[in-house]
This record gives sequence, C-alpha cells and structure tokens, in this order.
Amino acid sequence: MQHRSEETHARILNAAETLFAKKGFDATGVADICAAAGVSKGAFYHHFPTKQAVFQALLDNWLAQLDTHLQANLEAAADVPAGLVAMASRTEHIFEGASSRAMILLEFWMQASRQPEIWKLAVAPYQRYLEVFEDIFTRGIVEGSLNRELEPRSSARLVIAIGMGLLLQSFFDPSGTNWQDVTEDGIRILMNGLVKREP
Amino acid sequence: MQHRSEETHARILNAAETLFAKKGFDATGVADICAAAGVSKGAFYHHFPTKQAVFQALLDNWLAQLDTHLQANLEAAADVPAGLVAMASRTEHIFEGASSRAMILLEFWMQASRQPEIWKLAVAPYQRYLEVFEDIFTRGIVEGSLNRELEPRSSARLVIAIGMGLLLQSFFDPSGTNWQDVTEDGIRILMNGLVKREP
Amino acid sequence: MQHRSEETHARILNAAETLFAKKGFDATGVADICAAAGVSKGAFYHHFPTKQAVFQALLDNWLAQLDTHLQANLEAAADVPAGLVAMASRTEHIFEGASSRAMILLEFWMQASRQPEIWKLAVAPYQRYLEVFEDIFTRGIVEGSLNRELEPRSSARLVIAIGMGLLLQSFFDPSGTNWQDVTEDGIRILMNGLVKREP
Amino acid sequence: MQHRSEETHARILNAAETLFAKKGFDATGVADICAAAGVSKGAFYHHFPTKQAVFQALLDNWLAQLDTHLQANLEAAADVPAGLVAMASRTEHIFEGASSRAMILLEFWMQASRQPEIWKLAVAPYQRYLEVFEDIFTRGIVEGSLNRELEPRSSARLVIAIGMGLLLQSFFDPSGTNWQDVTEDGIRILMNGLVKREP
DNA sequence: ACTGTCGGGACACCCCGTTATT
DNA sequence: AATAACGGGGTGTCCCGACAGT
Repeated sequence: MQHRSEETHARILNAAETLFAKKGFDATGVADICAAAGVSKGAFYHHFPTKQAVFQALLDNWLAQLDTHLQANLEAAADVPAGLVAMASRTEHIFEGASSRAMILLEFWMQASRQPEIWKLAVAPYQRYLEVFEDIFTRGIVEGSLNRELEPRSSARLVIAIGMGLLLQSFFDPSGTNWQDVTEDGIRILMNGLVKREP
Repeated sequence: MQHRSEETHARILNAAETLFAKKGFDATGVADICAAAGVSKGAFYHHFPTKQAVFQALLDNWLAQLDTHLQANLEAAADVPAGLVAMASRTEHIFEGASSRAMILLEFWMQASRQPEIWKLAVAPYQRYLEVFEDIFTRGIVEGSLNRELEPRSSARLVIAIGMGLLLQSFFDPSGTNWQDVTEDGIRILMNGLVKREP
Repeated sequence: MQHRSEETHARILNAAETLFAKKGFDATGVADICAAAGVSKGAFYHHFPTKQAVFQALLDNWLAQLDTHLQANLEAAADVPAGLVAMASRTEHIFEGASSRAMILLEFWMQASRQPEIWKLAVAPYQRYLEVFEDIFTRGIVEGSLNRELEPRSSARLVIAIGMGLLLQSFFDPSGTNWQDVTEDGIRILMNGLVKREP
Repeated sequence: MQHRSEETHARILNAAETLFAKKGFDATGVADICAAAGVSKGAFYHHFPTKQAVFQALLDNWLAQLDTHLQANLEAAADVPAGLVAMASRTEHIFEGASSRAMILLEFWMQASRQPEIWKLAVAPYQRYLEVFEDIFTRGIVEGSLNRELEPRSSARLVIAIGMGLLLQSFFDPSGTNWQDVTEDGIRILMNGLVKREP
C-alpha cells in the first residue's frame, strides 16, 4: 500500500527530528523513535537501513530546503550591498527552530568529520555557499558598489562566519534575543563599517 | 606515591583528549581511554569519578588557558580599534590544534544544552566574553574612536560570531587556508567597512 | 499461472540449496534466499510455510534420489562380496557435490536431534540402510560367501560407518584425493582382510 | 582474586558445553549461558571476547584431551594388529558423552568449513591422526604383521572413517547399542577380513 | 500468484561504573 | 595507588513470518 508507506516514512522522520533535537543522536534510541512514531521496529528497518540513514535523510531534506531558499533570495538581489541587507532580513525562518536544527547540523558535522566518505558530502554545501558569496562580492566590486581593495574570498568567509557564528550564539541564549535583528544589525555594520568616519 | 599518581592523572587526560578529538565523546569508551593511557580501569576511576569528569577537566584546562591569554591581550590594548586588530593578529595558537579542541568544545556545548545544571557553566565563558567585548565597544564610543551610533552589544555579538564562525570554518577546510590571515582580514574589513566610501 | 509457479518454486529451492551449503541454514536468511532467487518475500511464503520447509523439501529430494539409486544397485548384486565391491565402484555421484550435500545433511541431523518429532524421520533412512545391509550380510552367510562367524548387524554398521566416515573425510580434504578410489580400496580391504594370511 | 576468576571461567565453560550440546551453538544465547553458569554478562565478556571464543576454548580442551589420550595408547602398542585391537578396546570414554561432544565437534567443523582461517586449525588434528595411522600401517608392513599389498594411507583413512562413522552412528541411536563393542568388533573384522577363507 | 509493508521479539556485543584484593 | 573481576542494563540490528492489496 503506497499511501500507508509514505505516511510511516514521514512519521519516522518527524519523530526522529524531534528526538534528535531534544536528546541528541546518540542518546536517541531506535526504540524511542519507533515509540514516538507509533511504528514497530520492523517497519523502521524496512524504511531505513540504519539510524544513521534517518539522520542523513533529515539532513538532506533540510539542506535542500535551505538551498532553494537562499538561491532564490540571492538571485533576486539587484545591487549587491542592498541585496545582502535584504537577504539578512529574511532569515527568520532560519532562526525559527534553528536551535534544534543547528544542533542536528552540528552533530552531523561532528560525525562527518570522522568519516571521510561522508565528509565531502557534508562540506559540499558550505563550499557552494562560499562560492556563491565570492561571486556576489566580485560582482559588487565590478559594479562599483564595493571597495575594490577587498578580497572577495575572505569577505565571503567573513559573511559565512557571521552567519554560522550568530546561528551558534542563537542557541546559547535562544529566548533572550531577537536574532533576526542582530543579524540585520551585523550585516549593516559590516556594510557601513565600524569606525567613525571623520567629517 | 605522589609522583606516580600525577603522572597517571596526566596520561589519562592526554589519552582522553586525543580520543575525544578523534572519535568523539560518546564513541570513546572508558576502556579505550584506559588502553590508550596504559592504565587500568580501576586507576581511571580512582582519579576521575566519571567519564564526564575527564571531559570537564579537559574543558576547564582549555578555557582557563584561553581566558588568561585573551584577558592579557585585551587589557594591553590602548586605542580600541587598534587593540582589536592587534588581538586578531595573535590567534595562531587558537587555530593551531583548534579543529580538535573546537570539536571537543562543540560536543560539550551540545551535551550541556540538555543538562540545565551544566548549561550555565557552559555559557558562562561565552557571556564573559560577550561582556568584555561590550565594554570594549562602549569604551571605544566614549573615547571617540568608534561610531557612536553602533550598538555595543550587537557589535560584541558580531565579533564573537566572527570568531566562532571562522573557528568552525577552520575545521571545514583545515589545511587549505591560513586562518590567521583570514581573521586579520576579517577584523580589518569590519573596521574599515565594506562599502566604498565616496571621496 | 501454473508454469510460473513451478519455476518460482524451483528457483527458491535452488537458491536455498546453494546458500545453505555456502553459509549454513541458520546463517542464511529468508531475505537472502529471496534475493538470490529473485523472488519477493511474499512469494516465498506463498510457496513454503517456513524456512524449515524449504530445508525439508531439499532433503526429501536428495534422500529420494539416493534411495532409488542405492536400491537399484543393491538388488542387482548377485554374489554378496562382489555386489558390495561393485556398489562401491559406483559412488562417484555421491562424492561429487557431496561436500555441500553432506553439510546440509549434517545440519539437518543436528537440528533433528533436538526435535523428537522430526528425529524419527531423520534416522529412518539410516535405519533402512542398516537393515538392507544386515540382510545382505545374512544372505552372504547363508550363501556361504561370507565368514559365518561375523555378526550381520555389526558388519552392517561397519559398512555404513565406512561410508559415512569417508564422506565426512571427503569434505576435510575435498580436492586432494580421489575418494572414489579410496572407497573401493576400503571395501576391498574390508573384504580381503588386513592381516597377512600365512601360507 | 585469582581463585574466583578461575572458577567463573570454568563455570562458563561447563554451562556452555551443556547448552551447546543440548540446544546447539546458534540456539544457545549468551544470556542462557550466563544464567546457567550463574554469572553476569559482564563477567562473561570479561573472560571471553565472543561466544565463538567459548566454543573454541571448549574444542581446544577436548582435542588436547583426545590427543594426549590417543598418543599414549598408540605409543604403547607392541605388535601393530594387536595394538589396534587394544586401542579399540579403550574407547569407552570417547563414546561416553560422545553424542554431545560429537555434536559440538560437528558444529565446529561446519562452522569452520565457512571460515578459511579457522579451517586449518580444524583439520589439523584430523591430518595428524591420518599420519599417525599411516605410520602405524607402514610399521606393520615392515614388521611383517600386515599384508604388504595394502596402501598405508588408504588404510589409515579407512580406520579413521570407521572411527568417525561409528561416532556419528552412536548418536543416531545413542542408547540402544554398546558402541564400545561394535568398535571392537569392527576393528577385529577389519583385521581378520570379512570373506570366509577356504580351508 | 505475487508484492510491499509491517509486527514484534530476540540476540550478540558493549559499556560504565563498583567491588573485592593486593 | 592500582588491579582484575564483575554487575547489569541497554543498543543497534536483524529476522521470520503475517497480511492487506493487486
């Protein structure tokens, strides 16, 4: 039965996401997932060969989602600095639920860092973003809106660092701050420069 | 015998650090540590009440080290922008061996995020740095070297984000880049601003 | 469809035989058999109620085959000693492929030895052979071709022991020896006696 | 504590032997063994790395035992035919408890036949016996007590076949027969020859 | 006749921490 | 201070069989 199968598949994924976020990958037992999903272990291992596989499926979903989203926003940018600022203002959905997603992501990276085969898969999105931002900055220099002395690649790294760093911090005090605002501020600061310009 | 005891203690810590970095905390068994340290399980539990305790000891060491280092550099700074740039140029030793340390740190944070009692202990250093940088920025505004419109707290978050973000990236492509340089560039960019200033 | 059904049935049996021989009964999963046979699990359980049932079917086939063969040879024997020797010279097809069959047989016996219901079924062929040989030997004594002091039953056991023992050995060094020859030799030795007869 | 350890070790082996014999290797769970031995799983895996290891230990014990026994008897033989007959008369202890031991042995062989590394270890004793008997028969021919036309190696195989075959049969009807007697009969028959000698 | 999906129950292995012993 | 033995309690994985659907 097609329909039943898909539903089961989805329920496993959902249950797993919740549990991984709440207790971590290692601390989450397959039995936990099954119980939370209302599914038997047999069904679980019919749909996924391994607990790891659930993890990966989750990750793929999320990365794909993130990808399409960012790509869309990036292409829509007209003038580069404005584009970046605009982009920064549309990150709510990243921080929303980010503390859980970020943790899953972190766990994935940490696991991947021990398994060379998976490693490439894990860094691929990072490198794609790196290139995307590098292109943007070169474009900005060419179009004259950005200081021509800056290194596009370093700048790209910087932007990504800010993204990652804020994401990480967002789960250090998840409730206290409006990370959306902080991000916008950050990008603006980056754009305008921190030093006071003499009159 | 005092001497023997201390040596055993140290060997356990060393072995644990290596293994945690290589395989992760959960994946590293107490038995593994004992084997790597050439110590029996009894000796292990004579020195540490728990595997977690080893972890914490490791962490404390590192944080203390980081603390004294940063504190020293921060206090020596005369003018704020110059101080930050100078500080950025002395981060080699952070990136050196950072990929392993950072991973340990990340794991610790992730674990701590589930255990409220430990959580405060885990975010404490972060918040201390946050305040330190906030102070610096207010100082910078007061002394007139920084744009008076910037938010000290947001800026502090930004700097920390850059630090964290670059550290994370540094273990995404550990060998390819001179992260020391990237950090210096980053801070400089932050200081000078990205946008081209009209003449 | 009749034709398809039979083919599936046969393919399952073939696949099972191969796998049982290669990996053993317990180590062979139903899934393995299905995969090897190119059949779905549903089909499998449509044709056989149990993995055991496949085993039994395999066994029945083989025993029936062995039965008809031996029976034919035995009845054709005129003079008893000659008949035995003749019989021994037609065992190629038993040793050929025997190592795998013998292992299946052994596994079956071992399993059967724990299940009293199946046990009788398992020893039945053994006992039939025992009686057959016993009859032969009594015939030999009656017809005067055999030493009248020998115990027909013990001798029957001896012949069977030789058969079993050589079969077992044949799979201890499967390639090195021509077991056909060894069997013939064995029976001849048995017939002529080992001790040198004084003139 | 040395003493306690050895006792635990022994109890595990004993329990395992009983259970392996009664239910077979695969059907015997580690938990069963532990329960039967009155030992915790932790203790079990402290003494043996694997269920297989218990199996092997059992086997080694038994083979060593068998070895020393046979070796002793063989060397004590004066005249070859007499020696063999004498040897045959001292096999009670082999058949005693043989049905269980034989099954363990069979299981081991079957397992070994799938694992090339263990295979050599498994056939070694067989080959040693083969050579021992071959030597005996050559000695018999030289000393003139045996027919000089017989092939020593084939004869050795024959004797071993009889041994194996009777052992196997002994577990087909374990209680009904005095296998000790059958063995003696068998060897005697072998020695005297089956065919009636004309006067 | 054949398929995909599911159920539930083991099982081997391992692991962290303790305790008797030296 | 250090050891070997030990205690239990999971864990992921897998497996045999069932059954609704085609």
